[in-house]
Amino acid sequence: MRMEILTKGDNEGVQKDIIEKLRDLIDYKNLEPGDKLPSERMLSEKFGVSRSNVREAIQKLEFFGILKSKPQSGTFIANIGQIAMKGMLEDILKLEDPGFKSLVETRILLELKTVKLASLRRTEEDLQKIRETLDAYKEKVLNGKDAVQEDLLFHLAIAKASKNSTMNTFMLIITPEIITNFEKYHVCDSDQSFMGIQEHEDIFEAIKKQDPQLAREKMKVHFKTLYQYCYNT
Amino acid sequence: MRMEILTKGDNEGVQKDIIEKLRDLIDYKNLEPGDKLPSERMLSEKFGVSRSNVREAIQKLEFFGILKSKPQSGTFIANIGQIAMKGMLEDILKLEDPGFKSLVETRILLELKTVKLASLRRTEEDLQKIRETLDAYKEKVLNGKDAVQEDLLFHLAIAKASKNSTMNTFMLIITPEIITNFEKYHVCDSDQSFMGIQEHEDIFEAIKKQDPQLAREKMKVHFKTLYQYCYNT
DNA sequence: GAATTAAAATTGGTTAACCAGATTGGTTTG
DNA sequence: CAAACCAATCTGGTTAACCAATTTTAATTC
Repeated sequence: MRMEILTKGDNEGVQKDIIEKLRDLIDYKNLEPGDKLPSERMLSEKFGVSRSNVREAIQKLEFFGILKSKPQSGTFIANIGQIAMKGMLEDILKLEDPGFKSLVETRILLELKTVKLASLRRTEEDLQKIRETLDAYKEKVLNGKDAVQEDLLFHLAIAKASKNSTMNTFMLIITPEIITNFEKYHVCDSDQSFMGIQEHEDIFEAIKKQDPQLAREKMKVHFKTLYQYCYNT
Repeated sequence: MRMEILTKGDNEGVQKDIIEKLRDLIDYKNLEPGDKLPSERMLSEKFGVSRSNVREAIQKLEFFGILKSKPQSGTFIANIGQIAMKGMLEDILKLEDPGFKSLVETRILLELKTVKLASLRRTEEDLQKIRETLDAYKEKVLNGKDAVQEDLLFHLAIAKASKNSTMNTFMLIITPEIITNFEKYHVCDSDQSFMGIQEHEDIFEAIKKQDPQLAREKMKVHFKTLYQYCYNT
């Protein structure tokens, strides 16, 4: 499931229907956090869908922290408060698919932070890993080859060095969609990559020097070039 | 599944084992993006696990955009390039559970951005929704009640008004864990909430005036109070 | 009548059989 | 020889039966 599963689900709306019915049930029965939901069997019968579909919907709500399944016991509403739970349910149902702009905006935000954190927190091992991805990138570019993947691995290595697991996870979630869109819109073709080498080197040097402000500046420059290439063609 | 599923999986490591085996298989068979994976049945037999476990592992990798299942056809490696795919697989296997610090850091980063975007992009309807959550928050606080949930719904309403679906999704993902940790560490108990009212009002006014810089400043003030309360007790 | 224990029912998880649509290979047909 | 066709096969998805752990209920004991 790509990111779309957060909105569409596997079956193009079936999950959404089930979540809506679950919300109605919670409202109708006035279920509160900590309460037990009816069993999967009862829900599948009540909603007229398969038990697997019910399970998938429950898993999705578990992912968002609203439900919690206990083996051989039942599915419970998480202890996040009734109002928060209901508000979040509504928000989840209204989630839209992220467009390219949304992804790029978020990526830039995340990376301007991860590069600062990486400057402060990177170990020597992190630094070496980043260096390796940078060398792989350089080799590809100097041989005139496409290096979009190596580019992104460099950025992911920085995210990992930031020591912030949440941001690292989020970067991993959006990266494949970024790649897909880059290839779709032919961003990052060969010629601008030569500039990219120096930009990457600058970022690496700033992280090595443990200068967060400089690192952020260099990352900003890097994204500016990307942006220009992206929107001026 | 809470956020931990991104690292642990449902069965505390079974999924991780399967993903490692999938990685080895991809290496061994030298599978490239676009190639078809062996069928779920074959994989479950080859790995000595149930087909459901294989399906869950595949779903997880679909979520991260590395695989793509086509009904009645097969599971394929996404077109994100072989190097990116392999690098991401390694990163996913190494993901750690996010601690409280990681969550708060990410939340602040996201919200300082969403509040700026909301200032620029909010419709009248968005504004009204934000107002409603603020009023609900005020009422609770003025009655001396706990208002953590209403607080967070206010922030989620801003995220929604930012019109950035990715950031909105990420906010929804981290919110339940934030709530859980807040209650765990007794952050945000009643007395500081009175300050919170004015801070929320200030943020609301900035969004209403469509002044992104002011909105960001007021949000920063809001988080500073939170931080102080959080770490000085 | 209260505490203890055992058995019956209920639960999420697992397994295996089944389904409809897609794929494939060989055959037929022009 | 190529294109069209069809049936056998393979696919992810679905369904239903099954499992072991848990929870509830009822019986037993003091």
